[in-house]
Amino acid sequence: MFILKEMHSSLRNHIERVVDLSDQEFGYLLAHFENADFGKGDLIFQKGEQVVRAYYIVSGLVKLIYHDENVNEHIVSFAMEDWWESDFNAFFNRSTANYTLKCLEATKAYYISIEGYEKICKEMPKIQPFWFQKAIGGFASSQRRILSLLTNSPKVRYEQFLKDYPTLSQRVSKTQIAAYLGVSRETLSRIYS
Amino acid sequence: MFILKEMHSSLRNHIERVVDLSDQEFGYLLAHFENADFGKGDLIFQKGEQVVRAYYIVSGLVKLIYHDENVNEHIVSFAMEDWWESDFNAFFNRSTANYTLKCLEATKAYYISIEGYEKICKEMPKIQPFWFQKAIGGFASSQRRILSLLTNSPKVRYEQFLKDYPTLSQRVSKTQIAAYLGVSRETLSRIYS
DNA sequence: GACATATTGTGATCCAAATCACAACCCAAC
DNA sequence: GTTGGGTTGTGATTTGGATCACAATATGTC
Repeated sequence: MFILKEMHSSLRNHIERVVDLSDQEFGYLLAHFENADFGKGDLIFQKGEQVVRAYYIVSGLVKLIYHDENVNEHIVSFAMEDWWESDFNAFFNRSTANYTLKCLEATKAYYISIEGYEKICKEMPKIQPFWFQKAIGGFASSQRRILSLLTNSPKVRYEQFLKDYPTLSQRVSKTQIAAYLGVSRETLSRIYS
Repeated sequence: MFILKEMHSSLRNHIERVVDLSDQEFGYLLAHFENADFGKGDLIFQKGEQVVRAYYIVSGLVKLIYHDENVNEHIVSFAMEDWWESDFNAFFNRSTANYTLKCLEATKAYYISIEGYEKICKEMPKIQPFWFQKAIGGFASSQRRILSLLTNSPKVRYEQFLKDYPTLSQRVSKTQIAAYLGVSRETLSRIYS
């Protein structure tokens, strides 16, 4: 089990990869976070709900999913240790979720409210580049995924996935990976057998 | 033709959709931009080059493209009036381009250097939410495009494209639209005939 | 105007991936 | 243990879209 001190240092290291923080500064930031515990299968938020929190995953694994009109499930993204997750568009624009966030494993996370986010940005502007970096990183990796969908065969996409996310690929079922790659479960199975 | 005054008000209106500016503040910002003129077919930058500028399109139309190993061209994005374009990942991380930026029409643009960007962020922090909004918007629309690729048939993707970008779809060739949607030119043609 | 170059439509063929269908698991819960 | 849900492999069949091929228009451009 994770003790609070370990959770703190996880978040602190994460932020300090972009901006340096004094103990005092980190303490100030931390005061704006709360932590939450979810069980496997829990829904953190659902499509249509107001998205008021952004989550930093300390341990565990979640998926952000979209259901089309035929109720097929498509995976927008996975998030595990040291990743942020939310419906960021809804979060930053204070609107309702287009997606659903669901736990694939029991998950511990920090979260911040949109008010908390705005407060720390105002009171401690040096944090802003951190969020900006995250946004740019997310944008760039989405563009890479678009290109992968446009250019690569399912086989190549799968190999790239294994290479890019070696740990993740051990922890999620093939069915989930198929939903992420945009292939049917069956073709994915045939790719490597 | 565009006179400078019109170009100014275009950029100013664009920024003021996110943050309000006094005449003085806008003047300060403007001093960090330069403008450039490109002809149809010009390459603004190419894969492998250092990306030192981000462009705000005042008039015209450009495409950001990726060439796979078989030299097939895939379209990362289009950009026309009132849009920003660059290889943003390369720009903000001061690295080299993964993509090539090419003009589909004669294009007038403002551009800012990465140094200019960092200077105005430091000297005028109130501009930061503007960039952040752009980044979030780009991220969200990439996620939507990923989902469209995962869930929709070429026909639906095309209809969505016409609906989302009515002006753009009049100005780009079907071949280009096909490369953006990830379908062959021929199937796209058959979709609506 | 005339020549060269892109852009589109359309037919014919082929193939990769979806879909349907079922059996063999692996575990987690009672 | 056993019951039941989720996960995988694999076969048979179908199909949507790619690919190849060529003709008909545009669109320049000298």
